[in-house]
Amino acid sequence: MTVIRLGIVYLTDRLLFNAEPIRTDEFNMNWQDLPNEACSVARTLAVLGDRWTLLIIRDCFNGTRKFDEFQRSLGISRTIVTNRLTLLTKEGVLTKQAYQTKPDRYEYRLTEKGLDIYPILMGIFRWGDKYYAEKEGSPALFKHKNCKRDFHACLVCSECGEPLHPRDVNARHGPGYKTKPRKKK
Amino acid sequence: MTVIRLGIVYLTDRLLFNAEPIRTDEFNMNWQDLPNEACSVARTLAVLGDRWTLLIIRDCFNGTRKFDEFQRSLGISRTIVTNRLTLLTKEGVLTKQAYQTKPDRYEYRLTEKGLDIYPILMGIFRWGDKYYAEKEGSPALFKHKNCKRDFHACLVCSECGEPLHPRDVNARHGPGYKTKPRKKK
DNA sequence: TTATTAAGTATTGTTTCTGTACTTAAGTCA
DNA sequence: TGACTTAAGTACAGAAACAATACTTAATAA
Repeated sequence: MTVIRLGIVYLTDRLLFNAEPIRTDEFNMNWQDLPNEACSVARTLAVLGDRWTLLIIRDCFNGTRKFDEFQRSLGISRTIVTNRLTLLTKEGVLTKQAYQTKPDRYEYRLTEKGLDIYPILMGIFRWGDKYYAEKEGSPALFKHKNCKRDFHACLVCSECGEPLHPRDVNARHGPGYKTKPRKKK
Repeated sequence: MTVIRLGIVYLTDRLLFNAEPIRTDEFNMNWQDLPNEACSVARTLAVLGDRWTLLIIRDCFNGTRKFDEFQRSLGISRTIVTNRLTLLTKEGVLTKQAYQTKPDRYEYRLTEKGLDIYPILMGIFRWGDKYYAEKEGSPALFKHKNCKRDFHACLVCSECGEPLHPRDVNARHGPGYKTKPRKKK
């Protein structure tokens, strides 16, 4: 059974704390191989695509910074909070900074890379709002400081500014495209 | 130990096939309580927020329709493919339609609700592209049929059309806001 | 002296995910 | 006729991740 160490990233739990080579000699894939996929969606989901990470990031945008605040806000296991904050820090989405000493206490803040997750989060909010809101209406409203109006997120073409519909888009391979490093049986 | 049946949804694996009341008498939360959160992000992630669902939906946008195509494309366990397709069909994101009989064969297609996931997916693609692309460039390029140019996804204010930055947004509770149904210890 | 706060670590049990094999029903090849 | 292939799953054992609870450490407050 050959064992090959793949590309870049060791991501969470098992791999986060005990980085081991990934076996590549079987056909099936598990999600820890995702960063090796030649797809930006797959690579992003390798970092953000679990049940809690995006909720932690949502809390960050709401001003949450401390370990216990995250744990209380989400009500999840402290182990998961530790793992996710560690991973997001490693990935450069959050920074961990001491805000006091004796005893040392740390806070977690979004980096620029973290702030760039905003469109994803607003897209998720918009979809949930449209399909899962209470009949009373949205649980949250957003006002744009610039135009002083309530808005919702809107996806447009960066070139012509028109709203984007999936039917109006042609996708093709780009320069970074590689055929999938598919494992042989 | 009191047991209370909560709100709406039974989502995956255990709850998908064997819907049981959710215990609400403990402090900690697990992700199956997410649909009861008064947050559109949490509710969306209860459906889409696992390691594989958004990749299945990505494949749908690429034209994948059949069970075996999903399984081969992602290289994941057939069990997961079954569970995710079943869940997405239940949630109205996909439809399951027979494309032949004797023997019966089905295909899965995006509904309108499914097509509305496009902004989320493009947001995810954009972020991965910015931070995890090969040095050669993006693995995929998108052309807007309307303006005939390569573009990337851009998030703007629905009211004034300006690009949105997190610092320019004020959030507040909306009419559907409820205090969290926090469990008591 | 005891309790509290913050930021974790440790441990155990439950749930989910992974890998492999099997099933069913029809069509195709030799 | 029998073996092989395709499509769409199901079954089940073992591995990984998650959940619940308790514990640790260092300082302050009552």
